[in-house]
Order: sequence, then structure tokens, then C-alpha cells
Amino acid sequence: MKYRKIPDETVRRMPMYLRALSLLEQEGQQTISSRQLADRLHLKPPQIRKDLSYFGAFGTRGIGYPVVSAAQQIRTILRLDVRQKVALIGAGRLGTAVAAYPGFSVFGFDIAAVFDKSPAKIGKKIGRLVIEDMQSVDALEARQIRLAIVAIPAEEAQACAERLVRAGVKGILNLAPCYLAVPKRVKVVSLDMAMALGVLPYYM
Amino acid sequence: MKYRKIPDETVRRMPMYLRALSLLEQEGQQTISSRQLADRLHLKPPQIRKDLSYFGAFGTRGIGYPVVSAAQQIRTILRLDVRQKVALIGAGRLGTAVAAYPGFSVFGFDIAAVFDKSPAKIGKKIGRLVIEDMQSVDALEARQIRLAIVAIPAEEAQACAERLVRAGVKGILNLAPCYLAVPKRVKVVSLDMAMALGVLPYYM
DNA sequence: TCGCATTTGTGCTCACATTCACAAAGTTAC
DNA sequence: GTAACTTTGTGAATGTGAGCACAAATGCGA
Ligand SMILES: NC(=O)c1ccc[n+]([C@@H]2O[C@H](COP(=O)([O-])OP(=O)(O)OC[C@H]3O[C@@H](n4cnc5c(N)ncnc54)[C@H](O)[C@@H]3O)[C@@H](O)[C@H]2O)c1
Ligand SMILES: NC(=O)c1ccc[n+]([C@@H]2O[C@H](COP(=O)([O-])OP(=O)(O)OC[C@H]3O[C@@H](n4cnc5c(N)ncnc54)[C@H](O)[C@@H]3O)[C@@H](O)[C@H]2O)c1
Repeated sequence: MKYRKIPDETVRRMPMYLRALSLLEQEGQQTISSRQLADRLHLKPPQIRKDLSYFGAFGTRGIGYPVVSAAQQIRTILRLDVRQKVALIGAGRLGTAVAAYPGFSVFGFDIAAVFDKSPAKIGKKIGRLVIEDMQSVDALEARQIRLAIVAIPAEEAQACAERLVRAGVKGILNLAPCYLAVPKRVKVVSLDMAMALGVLPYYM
Repeated sequence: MKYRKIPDETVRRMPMYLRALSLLEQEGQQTISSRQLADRLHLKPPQIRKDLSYFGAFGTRGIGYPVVSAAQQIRTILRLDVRQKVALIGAGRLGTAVAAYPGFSVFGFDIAAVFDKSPAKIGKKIGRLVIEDMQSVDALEARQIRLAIVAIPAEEAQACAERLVRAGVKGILNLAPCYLAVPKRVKVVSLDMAMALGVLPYYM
């Protein structure tokens, strides 16, 4: 396929494929067809084929996609083939849950530091990590941490994001219910649980 | 505007507008223009006007939208004008955080029950709620609970969703990293933190 | 009362995303 | 070796949503 800009939607689905392939890897399955994968993920087969083909042809006609090497390719594409360190900002109720969540490791993420502004929390341990003060955020670059999860109140989140950007952070997962204004070079993905819940009654 | 099917994307943005308007309500602002609102939410003004106009014209030309009545209209549209009870399934790390989260009340949600399968947790209190056993899920309809948040391991989530559907649940917020197959009449919205984080390195 | 400034509501166009349909390429069975 | 079958990769068609541009409506001041 001649070069085309990769659609954002395609990129968004890649981790989905990677998760499924990682699972199949564990199950020991050698190959999977776009149809089988589509059934699992509740997508249409051509969607999957087109998505994967943006990054080159790595399936075998008549057979499907080789599970292990396709997974590895997607890891490379998404830059998840190297372990990515992540800073967690906010050791409150949600932050504590996130810090203990093993689910990030499927994608090679490693919560490498936790920060909070509350003096009562600084120095306390959360799993194997010691909660650090917010000053220490400024040294993230030296520690090769370029990703952050923001789990502090919405009113504090914008200032925090700016501090993270100054500290060299390149990507932010925002769990606070607000928009974060950042330079274009920084990517923000926001998840808002209340908003997600908010649409459900409409469809009842 | 002649009748048109309301785009899913428009519905998805409505809670966003409602959150902003609720905030403005508190701040005591009387009216807001699409431009002002767009600046806050980082959208383009025509987007907001078009979205709102799907539900009828409720702005005033030359002025903007009346904050209080627009908020009330959106609440009615989204069926958030009546208090919605929500069941929480899973009182683990994430479930505990969710149970204590006050942010759902902006939209009129009320976590009305918490369930877990672990005998060690059943009967314990989590805030003002007592953790119930999974048997009790079957009685949700009688308690007028038609929404649920699923915060249990992915392997258990599908079976749980089926049980919820049998119990009359009409909408599910799924926090487990998996697809939930449910009848078409039931709406599922899934949030997957690891997947959201997974795209960030690609953009670095 | 009139003209100017403001802002909504919406038809239209364009961009993006999904899905179809089929040729190309490979496998399997005999 | 070949015929039947499977599945990929992709151009084209279709569907969906975003944004522009402008008419219509309203407010306000002179
Ligand atoms: N609890 C949930 O289930 C839940 C669900 C969805 C969204 N959220 C959002 O996640 C965020 C955190 O929620 P929570 O329930 O954990 O709140 P929390 O109050 O339990 O914890 C917030 C933590 O952030 C720390 N903090 C506050 N301001 C800070 C700052 N400027 N810098 C560093 N640390 C700071 C506080 O000391 C506290 O430890 C909020 O924005 C909330 O809306 C929470
Ligand atoms: N912890 C996080 O920050 C986080 C982040 C993103 C997603 N998640 C997802 O949320 C879900 C819960 O995560 P967690 O960290 O709270 O896990 P957890 O292990 O701390 O808690 C899970 C809870 O669910 C209960 N449970 C298990 N099976 C059940 C069943 N069939 N019916 C009822 N209850 C059941 C367990 O008793 C336990 O209390 C998981 O799917 C996880 O992947 C968690």
C-alpha cells in the first residue's frame, strides 16, 4: 500500500490488538486470522486487516497472522518494545489503586515513581515505591521518565500538567475530569469515568 | 433543523457540556456563548452549536445560552434529571476508589450498592455501604438499580455482565480490560487505562 | 426607530473512517 | 501438480462527523 497517514483511530486500536495477541501468545496459539481476531474484539475483519496493513504486510494469505511476530511488530510500532517508565501524580484513592495495578505491564509500562503534595503522604510507601514530594517532579528527565498519569483533583491538574511538561514529560494519561492545555508536542489522553457513565441513561 | 439521527459523538459530548454548565451555574454566570464554551472545552464553536441544536434551539441569538436552563435541558435529554442509582461490582482496589468517588454526583448518580464475591469482604462496610454477596445482584430490578460499574478481573467480567443483564441492568460502565458481549438493548461503555496509556509512546 | 454588533442555527462541503468486494497469494488434499 | 479452499491486502464505495460561511434573530445605543 502506498504511503498514507495513519489514522488516529487505527493507532488507538493497536493496543487492543497487542493485548489480544499477547493473550494468544500465552495460550500458545501460533497464528490467528483477521476473522477470529475480529470475533474476539467485536470488530469487522477488514478493519483489522486494513489497520495492520498500514504498518506493512505481516500476515500470510491462506493462514492469518503469526501471533508472536505480529505482537512483536506492534510493540515496535507503538514503542512498547522497550520498557517505559511512568510517573504517577497523586497518591489518593485512585492513585493508590493505579499504583498497585499490574495491568500496565502487559504493555511494558513500569510505574517508576509516585508523587503527592500532601506532607502526610510524602515518605510513606505504596507497594515498593516511596511517595515523593512535588519538587522531585522537576527531575523526571534525568530519571528517563517521559510519561505520567495524573490522578489529582481537577482544579490542580492544569498546573500539574504544565509542571510535567516543563520536566520533559511527553505523554500524559489524565484521570482528572478536565481538559489539559499542553503544547502540541505533548500528547494527552483523558479518561473521565463520570462522563462515560453520563451517557448510559440516554440509551436506556 | 429537520429531523436527523443524533450522532453518537454528539451524545458522547453532552455530559461534557453538562459538566461545564454545572460549573458555570455554581459560579453564578447567567449565559455563555458557544465561543466561550468552546474555549473552555477546547472545541470549535460550530461543533457546540450543532450538537445542542440537535435537541432543539435553546440559545438566544446575540447573547448565547442561558446557563441554568440549558443545563436543565441537557439533564432531561440525558435522563439525568432524576437521580440514577448505580451498582458497583467489585470492592477491590479500584472498586474502593470508585465507591468513595464524589464525582459521579455532578451527573446525579448515586452508588447505591456494592457487591463482591469474596467472603472476606462481604458484610464489611465501604463508606456508608455494606458490601453484599453476588446472589443479591439478582434482586437489582426490585431496588430500581439499572446501571452498574464493573470493577472485577477481566476473566470474571463476561459472566458478571450476563448476570447483570439478567437482573435487568440496562447500562454498564466496564472498567475491566475486555470486551463485554451483551444484548443490543444494553449499552456498554468501556474504559481501559492500560490501553489509553498504550498509545502515548507512539506519539512521543 | 434604525443601524450596528453579536451570536445562534443550519445547509453545504470536505475530511476522515469504515466496509465492501475482489485479485493475489498462499495452503491443503489427493 | 493441480484444483479447491482460505485468507490477506487494498482500491473503491459508502457512511459519518467536523467545520465553514452565512442568513436569521436578537440586543443595544443613539
Ligand atoms: N476515586 C475515583 O474513583 C476516581 C474516579 C474517576 C476520576 N477520579 C479523579 O481522579 C483524581 C483523584 O481522585 P481521588 O479519588 O484519588 O482523590 P483523592 O482526594 O483521594 O486524592 C487526591 C490526591 O492528590 C493529592 N494532590 C492534590 N493536589 C495535588 C497537587 N497539586 N500535586 C500533587 N498531589 C496533589 C492529594 O494529596 C491526594 O493524595 C480526581 O481528579 C478525581 O476526579 C477519581
Ligand atoms: N487498580 C487499578 O488501578 C485498575 C486500573 C484499570 C483497570 N483496572 C481493572 O479493574 C478491575 C479491578 O481491578 P482491581 O485493581 O480493583 O482488582 P482487585 O483484585 O484489587 O479487586 C478485584 C475485586 O473483585 C472481586 N471479584 C473477583 N471476581 C469477582 C466476581 N466474579 N464477582 C464479584 N466480585 C469479584 C474480588 O474479590 C476483589 O475484591 C480489573 O479488571 C482491572 O483490570 C484496575
